[in-house]
Amino acid sequence: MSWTDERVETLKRMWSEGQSASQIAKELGGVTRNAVIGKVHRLGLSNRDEGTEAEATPAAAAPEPAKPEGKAKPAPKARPAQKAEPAKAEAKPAAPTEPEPATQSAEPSAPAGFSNRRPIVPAGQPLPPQPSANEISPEALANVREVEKKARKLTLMELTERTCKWPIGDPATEKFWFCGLPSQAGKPYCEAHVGVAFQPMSSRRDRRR
DNA sequence: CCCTGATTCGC
DNA sequence: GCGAATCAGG
Repeated sequence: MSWTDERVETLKRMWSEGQSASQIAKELGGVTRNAVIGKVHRLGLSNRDEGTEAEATPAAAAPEPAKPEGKAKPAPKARPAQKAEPAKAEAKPAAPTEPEPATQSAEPSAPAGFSNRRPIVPAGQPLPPQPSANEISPEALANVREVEKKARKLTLMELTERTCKWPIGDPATEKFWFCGLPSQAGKPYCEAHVGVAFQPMSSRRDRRR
């Protein structure tokens, strides 16, 4: 494989999007992450800083559902689909009336735009949380929204023990995928999603509404 | 162990 | 220019 204009373009785009060299290599195919890194350096764009490094922006916290981003991405690559987690979905009946929270420790909360009320959730075993996003700190929420733009948008079959299993979108529609960013240290989610999934009781104390 | 990018250096 | 091997880290 050689570095055609098109491939270089993809490289540049993904690199500036913050994708890792290995992810870019997989996308391109026919090259290793070393090749990608080497090329990145030769292109002199090792400095992955963009013009817009948005950080703490206390404003804007509108839970906008993850946008699919209408882009015609030519991806004729066939995904090998790695080992899939066995998934036996046992319909977990949602209490018709009111759920009885018998928990006193940290509880998982749900991503914005995650509609439940129906056991049609794919099959991720332990996954899907519930609650509402209004209990998540604005910071964490903003962070998550940012991260979800970079989501690898994996399908259930593509998840591994080391990919973030945070669901994004509505399972009832095609606009549904899993974050897929690298999860670390045995957790089921990436850092950002761990942040909103596991909250200390303290921060869950009644929030005004 | 999984992963990341950075560098070197024979090709 | 290219990228495998290696290094240095998380």
